[in-house]
Amino acid sequence: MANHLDSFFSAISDPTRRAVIERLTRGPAPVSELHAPHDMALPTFLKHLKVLETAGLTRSVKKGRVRTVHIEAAPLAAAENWLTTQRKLWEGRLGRLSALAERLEKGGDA
Amino acid sequence: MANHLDSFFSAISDPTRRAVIERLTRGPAPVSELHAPHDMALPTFLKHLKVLETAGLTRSVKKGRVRTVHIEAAPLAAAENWLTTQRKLWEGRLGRLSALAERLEKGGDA
DNA sequence: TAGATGGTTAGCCATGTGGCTAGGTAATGC
DNA sequence: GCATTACCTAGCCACATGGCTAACCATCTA
Repeated sequence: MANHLDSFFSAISDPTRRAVIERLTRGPAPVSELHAPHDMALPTFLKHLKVLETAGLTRSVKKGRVRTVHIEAAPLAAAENWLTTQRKLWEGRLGRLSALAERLEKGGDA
Repeated sequence: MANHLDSFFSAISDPTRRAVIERLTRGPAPVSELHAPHDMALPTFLKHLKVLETAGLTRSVKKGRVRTVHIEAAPLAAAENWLTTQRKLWEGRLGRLSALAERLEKGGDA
C-alpha cells in the first residue's frame, strides 16, 4: 500500500525536480527548455527527468529529435490526499482533546 | 526557499517513517511503543526517528529513561500547501485551455 | 545494590543517489 | 551531404542512506 507514495515523495524531495514540476504546471515543455535554467550537465538533468517519469509524475513523447514532457496530475492529488488525511486526523485529535479539557473544566476536576 | 520541503518530503518518502507519522497522529508515544510494530533493530529505527525530528516533523522529550515523541503539525501543512498550489495551477491551466477550446469552437475556427 | 529496562553511540557494510565526462545516434538545417 | 542540434548511453566517483552488531549509559525495581 505504501509503494507509490515512496517514489512520489522521494521524487519531489529534490529541489531541481520540484522546479521542473512547477514549470510543468504551466504547460508541457521540451527537455532542452526544462534543462536551461538548471546549472548542471544534461545527462545529470536527464536522470532527474527519469526519476519523475518513473514515479509517474510526468510523461513524455518524442517527436523527431525533441522530447516533450508533460505533467501527470493524479499522483499529485494522491500524495496531497495522504497529507490531508494525516493533518485532519491530527486536528481531530486536538479537537477531542480540547473537548475533553472542556468537560474536565465543567466538572471542576482540574 | 526549497530547503524545508527537501528534508520534509525526503523524510516521508520512507514507509517506516510514514507509519510512524500515522501512528503519531493518534497521539504521542514512547520510542519503544513506536518501534514495536517494525521488524528492525532498535538503532536502525532510532535513525528513522532522528530523520523525522531533524526534518521538523516530530519533537521528543526524555523523562527518566523514556523518550516520548510527538508530531509537529506545521510542516505537514506547508507541504500539503505546496502540493495544493501545484495542483491548482495545473487545474487552472486546464481550465484556461478548455475555455480557449470553447472560444475557438464558437468562432467556428476548428 | 544488582538486574532489568529503555535508549544511545560507534562503527561496519551494501546499495542508492546525484554529480561528472566522453562518446554515440538520429533528426534537421544549410 | 555535412554540421548542428537534441537527446541518449555508459561508466566513473563521492557521499548519503538504511540496515546490522556490539557495547555502553542511565534509571527504575526488587
